[in-house]
Amino acid sequence: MSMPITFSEHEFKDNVLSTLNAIPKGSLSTYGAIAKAAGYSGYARQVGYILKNLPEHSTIPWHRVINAQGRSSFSPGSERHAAQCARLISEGHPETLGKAHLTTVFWPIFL
DNA sequence: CTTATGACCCTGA
DNA sequence: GTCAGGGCCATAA
Repeated sequence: MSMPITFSEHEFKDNVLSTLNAIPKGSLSTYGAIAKAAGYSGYARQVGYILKNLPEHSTIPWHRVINAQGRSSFSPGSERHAAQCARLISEGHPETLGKAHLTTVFWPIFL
């Protein structure tokens, strides 16, 4: 039921960013889920590409996006990894996330 | 055109 | 639970 998606770079970026902005505080999502919710199933890597290139003063809640394994995609010990963990903790998440926790605060909702 | 790279994901061992 | 392999797809060189 799936076929190659045709879209403009601008449109893709717009939809992904608005989807990211919709993640409620206290919730978490994954790269693949964001891509799918924005209408681009299978484009997890491109969501990562967009997040990587966010402007310095962006208001996008990038820290609420983790990988499907329930962990930060940054290298443990790196500065960005620490920053993301700190933000998540300040929003009420446990230090050790993991898949189990992810399913309880996941966005969008499972069906 | 071909290769390499990456804030990914799924499956199986 | 962890780890490797293959699949994935846009960008950069």
